[in-house]
Amino acid sequence: MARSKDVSPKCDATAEELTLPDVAFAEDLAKLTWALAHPARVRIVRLLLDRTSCMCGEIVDEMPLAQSTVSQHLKILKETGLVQGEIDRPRVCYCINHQALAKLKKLVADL
Amino acid sequence: MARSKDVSPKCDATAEELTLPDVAFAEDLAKLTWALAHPARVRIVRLLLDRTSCMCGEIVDEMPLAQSTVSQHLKILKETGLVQGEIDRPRVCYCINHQALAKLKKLVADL
DNA sequence: AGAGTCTATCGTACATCGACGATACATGTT
DNA sequence: AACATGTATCGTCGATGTACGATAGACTCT
Repeated sequence: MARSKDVSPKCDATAEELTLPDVAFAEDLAKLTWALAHPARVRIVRLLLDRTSCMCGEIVDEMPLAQSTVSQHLKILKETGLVQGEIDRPRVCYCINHQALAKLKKLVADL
Repeated sequence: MARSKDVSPKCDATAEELTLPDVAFAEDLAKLTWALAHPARVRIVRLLLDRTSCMCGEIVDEMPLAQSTVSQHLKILKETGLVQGEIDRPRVCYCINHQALAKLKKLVADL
């Protein structure tokens, strides 16, 4: 307890970003770790890290999953902010959001 | 792809520990991150880190959850190896498995 | 022995995940 | 205009997660 809860008198806003309360920290970290809480999503992230960018179709080719399933996993990864999709119709070029990944790494490291 | 898959001719055993294939890496990381993929479990882990050890009852007191629910989360954390429970009947003293936590941190950092 | 304390497990109910095929949508090509 | 391509979404199904109350098990203490 009391890892920071006592130092934040709720002054204005942005306090949360400075001294993250336990609850907010937990929700943030849980959301990001949940994005990686499936082997398929971990593999997708690594794929994107290796290639720096990747078409959706290439990801599907590398995975033993249906296209719709991969698309669902990509949607989850997008919602958590870990990946971004540049639309280049009809293709979509996915890439890692390094900022979000860094945040995840920091949150885990700060455990 | 091919982050290590090509260098492991399946010589004997223990090869997995040296050059983790993508699939195994993904499953390992997914399992560990899944343990943290719920705010309640993140809070439990932080609680244990702050106190170095903790009775189950104390955890329940800190959380807005029923005792049985907390027990379930603790079971998950035990199954993934992140926490250990020393039985001191009828109480149980939970503590962090720092080795498992270090492994999680390394896997995330190596992303 | 009997009562009290602490934790785990059971049973249940609801929500969500994860997988798929089918289909819709947007764009480029013939 | 018709077609082909690449992706997202829908609908569905089974499996699993999350929550709770109730109950069982294992000690301690009186």
